Amino acid sequence: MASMRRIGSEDSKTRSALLDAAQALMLEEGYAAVTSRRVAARADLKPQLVHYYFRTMDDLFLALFRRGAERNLQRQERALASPRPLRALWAFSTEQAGTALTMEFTALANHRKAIREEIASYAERFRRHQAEALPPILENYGIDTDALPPLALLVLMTSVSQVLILEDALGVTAGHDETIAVVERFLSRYEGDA
Amino acid sequence: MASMRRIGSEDSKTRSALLDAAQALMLEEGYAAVTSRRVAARADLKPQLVHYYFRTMDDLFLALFRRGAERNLQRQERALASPRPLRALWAFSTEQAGTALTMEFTALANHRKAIREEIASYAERFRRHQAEALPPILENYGIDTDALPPLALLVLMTSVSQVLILEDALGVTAGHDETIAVVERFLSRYEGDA
DNA sequence: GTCTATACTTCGATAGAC
DNA sequence: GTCTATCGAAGTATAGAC
Repeated sequence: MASMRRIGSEDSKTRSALLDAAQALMLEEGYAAVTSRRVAARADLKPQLVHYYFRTMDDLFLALFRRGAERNLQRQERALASPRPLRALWAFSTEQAGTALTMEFTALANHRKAIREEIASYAERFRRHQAEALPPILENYGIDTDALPPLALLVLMTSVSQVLILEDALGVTAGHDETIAVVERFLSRYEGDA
Repeated sequence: MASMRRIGSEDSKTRSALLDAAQALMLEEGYAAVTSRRVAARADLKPQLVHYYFRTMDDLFLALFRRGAERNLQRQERALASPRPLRALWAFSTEQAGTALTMEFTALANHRKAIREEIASYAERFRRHQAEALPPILENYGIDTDALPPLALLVLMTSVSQVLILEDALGVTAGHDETIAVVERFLSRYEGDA
């Protein structure tokens, strides 16, 4: 027995504006700032519209996450297929906005079950995707995949980029230059200078 | 002119109970669940006591953060002074509870300025501390600190441990075993098997 | 198909009695 | 050191008018 409540269409311009507002708020002030009232105010709309288009706040978060996830998967595919895939992956994962949003969703997932499941399934899909494309690339570079398995390299790269971005946002930068230099040296060894 | 409002003493048992309750809530449901009413309910006390002891919620968060930070600094000092400092650091940074709390505070910092400043200054202190203790250790092991500067090693280790813990909490584990194996091999090389 | 009016809950914080 | 009483602001969500 589904609810009789009506819901706004997916291609509504108002709906997109609400998602844009929610994303901006999340980046600037964290997920807790994403409330129906504040999202609406940011988009110059009435708070009730949020519930018309998304019913609950969880639905809004899910819609926002999916919109970004789709784009990320496509961009990653392009990165892996590019002439210098390791550099492309590194550039992609050190982008401020995307990673900051991901971190915010991860924090949110800690206490919203519906969101946690969605993020987990996306993350597995994301990594499996990488895991399939990377082995031939590393072998082609002559990297010893026993000493450094493709998945380990991925976890290392994404870990470092995420923490660097996170700390940057806080204003903590000690050790960053040294770490980036180590990564750069590794990348240059196989794919030439930046 | 400071307010005339009274404030509870720092060594009060009630005050500690409130901090314990706040910490538990933060770990279980995220910082957004840490409200004066819920903290009090969890500690079986009246909500107004929160304001008596901490005045504002920001003050409560700061007190909670400082309590943990002090303990962390002391534990890190012991780890660095132990016979196998790298292993001790790794064990320390892969502990679930501490890292989860840190993540939650980092997310919180996004929209509470007072907290962001406190966390940033603590993080810098924490890393400077490590930066002073580590160089002689690495040189003693014969590690080439040009190829791998001490601070870079620290950023690498803490990045990996944080992301592993974070993903574990989400239920994402692809690549974790491979990554841990790489770290273990590195640690074993200089400080023997676990 | 789109928005308004409105109900109800929870929040942080204070004043003042005990 | 703790409790009663209470404010105003902000939160989610639904019913129904246009």
